[in-house]
Amino acid sequence: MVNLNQLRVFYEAAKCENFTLAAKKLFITQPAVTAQVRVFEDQCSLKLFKRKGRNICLTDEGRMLYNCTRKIFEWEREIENLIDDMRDLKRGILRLGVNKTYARYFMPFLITGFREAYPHIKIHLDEGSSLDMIRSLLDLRNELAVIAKVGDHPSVRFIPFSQEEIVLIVAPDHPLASRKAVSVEDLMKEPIIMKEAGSGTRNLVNGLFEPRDLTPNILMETSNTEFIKDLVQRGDGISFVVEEAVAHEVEKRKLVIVPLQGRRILLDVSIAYLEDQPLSPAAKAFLDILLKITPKESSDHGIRAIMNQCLAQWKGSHREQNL
Amino acid sequence: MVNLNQLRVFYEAAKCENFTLAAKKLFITQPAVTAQVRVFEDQCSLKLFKRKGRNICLTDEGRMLYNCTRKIFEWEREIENLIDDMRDLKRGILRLGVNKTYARYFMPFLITGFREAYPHIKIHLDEGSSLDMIRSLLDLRNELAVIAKVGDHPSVRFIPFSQEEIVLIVAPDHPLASRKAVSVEDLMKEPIIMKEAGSGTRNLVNGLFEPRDLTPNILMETSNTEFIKDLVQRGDGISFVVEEAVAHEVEKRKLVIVPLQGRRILLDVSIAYLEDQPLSPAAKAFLDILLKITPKESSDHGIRAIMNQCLAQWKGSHREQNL
DNA sequence: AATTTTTATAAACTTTACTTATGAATTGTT
DNA sequence: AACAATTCATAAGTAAAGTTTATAAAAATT
Repeated sequence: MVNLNQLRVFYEAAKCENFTLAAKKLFITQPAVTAQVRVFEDQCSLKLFKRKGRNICLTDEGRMLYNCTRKIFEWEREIENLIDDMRDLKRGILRLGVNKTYARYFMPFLITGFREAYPHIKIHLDEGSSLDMIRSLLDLRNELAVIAKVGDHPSVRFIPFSQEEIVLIVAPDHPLASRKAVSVEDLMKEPIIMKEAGSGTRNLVNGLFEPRDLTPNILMETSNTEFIKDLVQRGDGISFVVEEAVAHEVEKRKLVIVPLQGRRILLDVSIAYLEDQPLSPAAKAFLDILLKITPKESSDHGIRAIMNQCLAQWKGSHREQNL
Repeated sequence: MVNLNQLRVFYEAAKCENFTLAAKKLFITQPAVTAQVRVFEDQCSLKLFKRKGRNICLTDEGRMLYNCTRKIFEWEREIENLIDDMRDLKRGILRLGVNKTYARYFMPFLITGFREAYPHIKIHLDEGSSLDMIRSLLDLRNELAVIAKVGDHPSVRFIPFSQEEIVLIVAPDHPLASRKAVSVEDLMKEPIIMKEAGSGTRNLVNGLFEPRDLTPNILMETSNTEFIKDLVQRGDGISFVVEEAVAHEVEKRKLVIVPLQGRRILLDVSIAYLEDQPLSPAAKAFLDILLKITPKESSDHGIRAIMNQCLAQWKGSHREQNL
């Protein structure tokens, strides 16, 4: 095992072929160089320098060693660059877990801002149910998650981010489509297409039936919102989804939202991360961005409101950058 | 500037993903590993490890750094090998200066033994006059020289190696060819082909004329013994050369040696090296071989005797090696 | 010959790295 | 579920390594 401190002194001395100059470059005094080189030579049992008048020069052994040693310090430069880049967020990875609805409809928007600010950070976007994503945090597969808050967990910190409205959707020609409002009991005979267990939406919808000891007629369970929308459109059943996810279809009259009697279902979307685990620079940066755009007043703003609010801000900050 | 000691601890810890094991491999205690990693992380301003239960694992940053760091320690292995090889004479350079006659006629023989013992050492054989070779020692271009002793030099150590007889050669049909012996005065009318100034032979031949205030009739000066032999053979002149260099031609009666009246000219061949400059392992090894074959009694053995004496020894030592 | 430059040496000091002892958290075992 | 074993963390003291200051010696320059 080579003493790399001695090797560095040798390297610099060999490069300069002058101990005094090498000392200056290493920010130490000349006797320190002499001493380190001597100890190094002793440990190698090799003469590496020979005196030439009042100067020194490399022996054949010293020269061969120097040529090899240079590689080490070339790689040291690489390492220094890497460290600087990682610290300055010019290199790194952001491991983000999001539930599928968010991934599909809002993540592109949320990530745009991050990518603009830190274009060199690789983003690993992991999709799954809210429960899956919490598990991924605990397994250290992801550092941050943007998910529905499904029950507390001791070591996971949840920060409320937005509230999404869950709406009942039916086909335009469905008997319920024209109703001003429906009760939970009205839905018992309807075949329902459910989001998968573990998802925030499913949790809330379950909460609709359970208190009344009702068991909904579940036609199918899936995590794929696109698939749900298709089935409902074809009249195979009704479903509950995040409003924002069907905004387009509702506008085009392909799906109809039927209000629930007397209540709205709000999905609390939170930012989640491990309390005790320190965040990487990339995760910290992304969290900062999310916190900055989190609405201050706890009104029932959904992501659409946040998006609109941000679009102006983005433009502003974008200008600043170009100044 | 990265602290390479800390980097080594990080590297080993990252490789093991276990501080306790890394400590064992580094022959230090576990708290030392913890401490070094902590200091290193602080200096990078980066978290490199995350705790996972009672174990640790790398963060993304740590992993990126580890991948880069490995290169450094791969090169460290190279360096260790190089140092070992150089120490064990498996790699290295022998820089040897010899005068031309020696280079041409005896060096192949002297070097064979060395090459057998140290087949991986590169040999730089530098030819020139004895004076040139001494200069090459002082300039540190060569470490050892096998040359005629031409005057003392304060910092050069001369070790007598052999004595070569310098003989007067003439063409077989030359008037002097049949003489039992000739005096120096007999040579004054003959055109003489001289070895170049600075050579040991030239020095001795000069010493033949100078005490008597005679100026020889120099037809030509050259350092090339082959050329001298050709010219003498063709009857263009006479010359003085090392006996061994014309042994072949004399045997074939192409040249004739004419004894000098009352005296023999002996060229002291010495091994020379700088007194104060330490020798490289390769030079030391070669010197050892030369000293071993140097005749103990100061008789006038030439290189031929040494060669013959060695041939038996070589065979013996060669056997030993194969045992 | 005097001055400057450069490496070498020695002693004192400073910093760094390491050890010992112990604690806290977690996992596996009885 | 209690206990033992494993692993990292922390703190205080110690040892080793590296560095500085001061000075000498050798060689080159003026």
